[in-house]
Amino acid sequence: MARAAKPRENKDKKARDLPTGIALLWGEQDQPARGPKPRLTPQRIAQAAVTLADAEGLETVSMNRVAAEFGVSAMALYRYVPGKTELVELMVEAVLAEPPDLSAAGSGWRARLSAWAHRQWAVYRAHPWLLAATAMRRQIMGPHQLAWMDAALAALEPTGLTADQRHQVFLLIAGQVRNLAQQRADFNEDHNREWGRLTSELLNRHSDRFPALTKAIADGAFTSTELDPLDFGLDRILDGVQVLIDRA
Amino acid sequence: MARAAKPRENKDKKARDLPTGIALLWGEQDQPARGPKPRLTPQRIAQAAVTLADAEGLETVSMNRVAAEFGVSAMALYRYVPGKTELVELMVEAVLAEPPDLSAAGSGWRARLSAWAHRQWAVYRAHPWLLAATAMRRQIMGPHQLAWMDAALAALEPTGLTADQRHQVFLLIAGQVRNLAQQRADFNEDHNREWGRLTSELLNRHSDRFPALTKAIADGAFTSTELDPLDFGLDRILDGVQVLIDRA
DNA sequence: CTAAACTGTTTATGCTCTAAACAAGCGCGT
DNA sequence: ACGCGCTTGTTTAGAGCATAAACAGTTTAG
Repeated sequence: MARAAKPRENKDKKARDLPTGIALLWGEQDQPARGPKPRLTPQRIAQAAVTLADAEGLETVSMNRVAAEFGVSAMALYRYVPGKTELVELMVEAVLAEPPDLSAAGSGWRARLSAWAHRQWAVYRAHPWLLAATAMRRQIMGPHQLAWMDAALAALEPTGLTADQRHQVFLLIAGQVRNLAQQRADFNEDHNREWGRLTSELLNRHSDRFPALTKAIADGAFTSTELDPLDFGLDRILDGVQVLIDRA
Repeated sequence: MARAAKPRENKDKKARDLPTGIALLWGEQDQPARGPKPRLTPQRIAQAAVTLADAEGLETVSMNRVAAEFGVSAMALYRYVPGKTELVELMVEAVLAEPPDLSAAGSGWRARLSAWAHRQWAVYRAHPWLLAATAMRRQIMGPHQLAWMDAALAALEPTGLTADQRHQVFLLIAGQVRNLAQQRADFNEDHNREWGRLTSELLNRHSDRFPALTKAIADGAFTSTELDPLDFGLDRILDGVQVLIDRA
């Protein structure tokens, strides 16, 4: 019952603090006049956390560790950030920076969406922890996230699709990039090799249970580097969208 | 330095235990003869954890909490499961159960893949924590996971696509289901409404910064229930795959 | 019947986030 | 000019987490 009470209180707290988090994200914080000059800002904290996550992974980003980066105690950070959730949200915002300018990518909706996906993919590659960071429940979106979304939706406007369809297509493209990041997240070279070795050993012993998989592997489905995963998926999806547009 | 040493040791340990985890997943455990009869099995533990996660979310699945379900101490579980990572892996396996029989779904590759996606989606809906569980680095795949994969690949065999292409299409479909789960994970009714309210308020104040987004929302992109998200994305992808097949 | 193997418990370590109480810095209003 | 009070940063503390290590108790093989 104490167990039940604690989370409830926590959730309520979080709901109350949501505007605080938004104010942070949108930079609508009014600075105080009375006290000592603050040594930090939410942005500087987020930036340090980003650098740390880039170098050593998101799991090493703890309040303690980030605070140590500034030579202050962990609790000092709570003067600038309501909690870790919000800090991560700020990290995401920091990394998304300004939205891409897609006008240079050509004039067609397809070229622009493709460019959008490639830029987003570049962000994921530069900051692999972004996947885990956005996987936590993320209720609010910062201006940079919305700007990215806006850029993609803008590219879709000349297609003649309905607003609903444009939205769904956006989700589809964003999802494709995200999935690629997901697939790549776990895969470093050594580890991948080890996984392949174990899996193929298991498959040898159970090949009758997984005929299609066994066949696909025998034909080199997992080792080939012919297809670029991002473009392959993207091309399928965009082809599918093209079909939808033509049909209307 | 102590900090650096600990994780290293941890990683090595995990690498050594990987075969243990595999043995667990594949049920290749030989039971002991000498000691007292074990009161639990890895499967029963995983099942209890699944029930718990279904009811109260993955975050409440702690060794302590699961152990309490059996009236034993937390450490008792470690006699059956190497660690929490492996427990989660077992939970995933448990929930994936037997692979779907797609032969009832019709004979075409498209109908079968669609059926596959819908069944997988049903699993995600029944066990929302599955998303978070498979988001952690998941190096090994259990027989049930491979069976699902095999079913999808089998559906793709009559298409005449290369093994590499079949693999990529599989990833595309699986990703689409996963993304949908991701989108839905955070969204409960109240929460969604609150998010919409705040976002539209922000957009009102910054509508010039996000013209395409503002327009899309005005046209009801986020409130309409016309399109079924799963089928919309699926149809686009499958249309795109059809184009690829036709071209070959 | 003894010894080995196995199960489950207790104890302890180190990590996490964050609440609460406190000391010290700084400027506004009087 | 000066003190009140807001603000910052620290220390202390608590609740939870995974899990290592040492130990007690149970069962069966030799």
